[in-house]
Amino acid sequence: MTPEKPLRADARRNRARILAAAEEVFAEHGDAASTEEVAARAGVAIGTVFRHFPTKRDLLAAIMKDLRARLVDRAQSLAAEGDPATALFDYFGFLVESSARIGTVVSLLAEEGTSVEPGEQVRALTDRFGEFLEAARDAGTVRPGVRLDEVMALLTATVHGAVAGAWSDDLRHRTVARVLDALRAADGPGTRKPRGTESCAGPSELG
Amino acid sequence: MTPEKPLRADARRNRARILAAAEEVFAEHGDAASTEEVAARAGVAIGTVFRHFPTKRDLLAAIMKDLRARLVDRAQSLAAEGDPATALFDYFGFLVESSARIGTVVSLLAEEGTSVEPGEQVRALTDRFGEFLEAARDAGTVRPGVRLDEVMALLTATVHGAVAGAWSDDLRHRTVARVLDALRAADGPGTRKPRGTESCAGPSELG
DNA sequence: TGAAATTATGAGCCATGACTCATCTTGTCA
DNA sequence: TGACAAGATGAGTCATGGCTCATAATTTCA
Repeated sequence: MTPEKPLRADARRNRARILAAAEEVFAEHGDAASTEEVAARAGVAIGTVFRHFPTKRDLLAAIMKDLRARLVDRAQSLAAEGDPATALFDYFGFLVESSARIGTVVSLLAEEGTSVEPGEQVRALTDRFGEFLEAARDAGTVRPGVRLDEVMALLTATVHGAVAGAWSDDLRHRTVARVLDALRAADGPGTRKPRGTESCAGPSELG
Repeated sequence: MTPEKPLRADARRNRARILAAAEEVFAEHGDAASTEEVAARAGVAIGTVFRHFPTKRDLLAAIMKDLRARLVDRAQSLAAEGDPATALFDYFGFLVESSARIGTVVSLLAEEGTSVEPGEQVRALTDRFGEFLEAARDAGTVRPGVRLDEVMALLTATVHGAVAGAWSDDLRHRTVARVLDALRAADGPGTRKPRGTESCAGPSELG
């Protein structure tokens, strides 16, 4: 799978610079970013960019792969260390926050027809959510009847909304809280009463 | 405000054709659509398009104005004829459905920095939602504490999600239902029990 | 019906941006 | 250290797409 001969020192350095620059530039301008600007910001000639990534699509694919790897990593550590009852909600929130920081690129994260095919990494991400969802079901922290595709759809929506709309931090937090309320059991995490009390409609006052 | 001399017959006809074609083409390709394709689909030369709309931006602005006018109209009729207690939810659903049908254009509906400034029409839309929200509060159908900016944020998110993700009709309906659950009071519209029963966490099974 | 004005046409102009290639530079390794 | 291969460079090619303008076609109205 990786029988690639080691790169020369400068090549390795340049490749890293290009990836870093590309992540910035694509975050700012999305798909519309120009390869030339990536080269400029990396302090490299255009030809160098194309030597490492034969196509703009390839470059995009590379940074998306990195990005997704980082997101999946976080899921791992949440699965290992976090509270299974709240992992679903924690991870959801984490992804939205990351997206807001990363910007326009995310609009390509889950897309199908466009530039980059999601492939196995997105499947991995979905699988993780599946596990978190099951754990949350066991803990009774999600509403009964919530399906995985709904969770993913809500995630897609929130992420896109956060990127497209220019929400303040505060509004973003409140919106995520609302969305999670839609998933959360009435006495789940975020509301105080232990169980079976009358207050099942109160606002969850986060943010 | 409208002291414009009447257009020649063919000019009026062409203008209409161009608008119709543009709506189609932009719905398919979004901002990336080319003026040439619009012209072709309208059965008109490129020059004609540019005579009517000096800039691609202008063309986009024109169809967005039409679009928004239609959406606001619907709000009017809901305000006039619909049930004030559910108008908020009905209108929310209507907008998402329209967007899904209209496609990529909507990604520009609420955007600020980009191509078209929203202007007063978006304000009108927000105002409508404000009224619906108040009515729903009076009727006790929304959770206490729900703010207008949250409603608009959830709307933006859902619309963008519906356009970006390739959701099935079914998934879209379920997702909208979930989002509305986040806004709905526990015994609001969509759940059956009249009031004060123990079942405040059941899925609202729409779709 | 026959000017005169309005509108339509579409071959180009120009800017942008993805991508190539002949040439020069630099890392590597004996 | 010297020679060779891997890599870097950037001017140039090509395609696309917004937009113009000289010319031709229509509409209008007296």
